[in-house]
Amino acid sequence: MPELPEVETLCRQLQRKICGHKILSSKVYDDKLANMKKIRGGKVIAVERKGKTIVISLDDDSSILIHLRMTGRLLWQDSPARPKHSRWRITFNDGNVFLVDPRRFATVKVEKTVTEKTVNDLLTGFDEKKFMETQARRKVNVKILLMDPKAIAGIGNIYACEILHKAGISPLRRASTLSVKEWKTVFSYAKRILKKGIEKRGTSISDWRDLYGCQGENQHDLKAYGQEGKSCSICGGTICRIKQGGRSTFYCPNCQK
DNA sequence: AGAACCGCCTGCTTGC
DNA sequence: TGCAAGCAGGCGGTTC
Repeated sequence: MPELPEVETLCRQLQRKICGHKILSSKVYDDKLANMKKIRGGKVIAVERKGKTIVISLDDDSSILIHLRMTGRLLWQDSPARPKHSRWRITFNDGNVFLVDPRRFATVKVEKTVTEKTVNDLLTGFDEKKFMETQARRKVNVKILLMDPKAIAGIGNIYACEILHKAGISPLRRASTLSVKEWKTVFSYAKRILKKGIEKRGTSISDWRDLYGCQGENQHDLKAYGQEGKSCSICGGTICRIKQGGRSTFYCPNCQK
């Protein structure tokens, strides 16, 4: 599923591919996205990421906001032929961008362009002081907090598991029990792991692909997520799987305290 | 107010 | 082999 590194990968590819190009048409295949029929030929002036949202800014002072949720993908095709599970298409002079999304969770909307960065994005504008004041004392499990987009934008299940594993912190700890030093460790590893995910062009668990249909490489480097029953790369213990908030958490009970 | 839970969806895996 | 049930989960909304 697309998380911060996957969305960043798409944004970089889109920036190169469609920036400066005019939208020629918009075709909606899924009635849930009917509001996108109204798109008219603006020119793309920037493609940026805010958390996990893809922001395509147009020269008419509006922005297209795309959130891929679980199974959404963006696919470039020279041909306008509709791929399986595609829900929406925008056409440029040299090709098309399709929103492909089997489970139809992805959302798209058009809004007036906003310039200020109000998103708590770890890599582009994280307010650590504010986080420590408003989030760090919460009683929810630390893993739930890492996945809360109002607390930190961009971290999903896979990277939350990886970050806590590397930091040696149990996902079951309540956020309020972490020391300042432990938070520093979490932030440090979080940035490092997310940057590595971007370098590897994302984690191709299930059906993630980049704009050109290529897999990422990060799935080969996962140390916790999906590693149930395997030995821990840090201590040799056994990675186990539990449920938190209805989702799978993978961690090593031996070295994550 | 904050924590926990629900609903949206459908392809894939599992079990009989 | 075929079918049904179970599972996957980001995040906004609702309930406790």
